[in-house]
Amino acid sequence: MEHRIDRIKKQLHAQSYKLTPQREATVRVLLEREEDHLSAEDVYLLVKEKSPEIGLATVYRTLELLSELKIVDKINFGDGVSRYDLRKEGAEHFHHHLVCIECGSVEEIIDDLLEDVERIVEKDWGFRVKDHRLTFHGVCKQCQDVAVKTK
Amino acid sequence: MEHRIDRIKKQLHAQSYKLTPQREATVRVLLEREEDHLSAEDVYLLVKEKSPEIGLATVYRTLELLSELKIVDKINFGDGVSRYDLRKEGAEHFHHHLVCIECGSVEEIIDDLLEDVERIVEKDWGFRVKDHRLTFHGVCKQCQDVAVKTK
DNA sequence: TGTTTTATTGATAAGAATTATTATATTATA
DNA sequence: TATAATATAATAATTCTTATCAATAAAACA
Repeated sequence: MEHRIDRIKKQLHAQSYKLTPQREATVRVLLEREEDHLSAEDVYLLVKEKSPEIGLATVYRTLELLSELKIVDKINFGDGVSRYDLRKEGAEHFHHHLVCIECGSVEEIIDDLLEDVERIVEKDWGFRVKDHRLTFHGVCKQCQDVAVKTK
Repeated sequence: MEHRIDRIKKQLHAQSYKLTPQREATVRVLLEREEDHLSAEDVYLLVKEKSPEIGLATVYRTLELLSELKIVDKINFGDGVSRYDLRKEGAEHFHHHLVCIECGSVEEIIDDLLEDVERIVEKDWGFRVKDHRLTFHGVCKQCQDVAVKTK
């Protein structure tokens, strides 16, 4: 944890931003809840538990900043709010998501499954790929099992 | 054009919705600007040119309805507005996008490049894929050419 | 056909998410 | 330490979208 905070601190410094206490508190929440996909409001409420004096606008600003520096990815699952997701350490690409249309759960896939596809895009469309985002919508294993049982 | 309107009319009727003049006007705009990725506001302004009496709420309602019936896909490129994109005729899946980070242009890829990837997801994660959305971020051909010239 | 029900619409209010503003506080720098 | 630059909290303002509601149009039915 401390190691990753340090890394992020350096990334900020490299662009002459400071890791203020508020920013650190925000990053800590993101690290602690790495598996989740928190909205700005979610992050705000969690940060507030430990740093009650923080303001919502600061959280928004911090998330925006982290997003610009590619420390977090801003994603949107179509529910009206942006969600913020830490990049895996050293990950060059965004990771993928499996969104269950039954229960709404979101699983992550870290594997880069798109190397072949990217090659095709670069070759056939002349498009130089820098990043990608891939989301599958469908039914997760749990919901499939439930469906079988209740038959 | 008329053929596609007819098809959409049938899809609406199948769910006992009517193709009202307002809905038809909205669909016509979507068909005319099929290559674009219009926001609700964009659609509203374009529909208004030919049917000045239409209300913004009706356009939102129509787009929502078309979205539910999978006639259009509601997409989000992270600029704060939802955009609406007609599905290609008979397309089972969402098509993909190439978003240029230099000029902001959005190209479409109709090919289903993900068959292999979907097989892996179904097999390794037990996730039954119903749909997917894939967006590549990078530099389009035009911007690459410009970059070379201005060197 | 006339009447009743239902669906749809337009105008606008309400809501939610996000951004802008402003005064204050903190930090860095001369 | 004084001064300038950054960052912050509180909150106002904005933007996008949805809900409400009265009016209208269409459909169903007697």
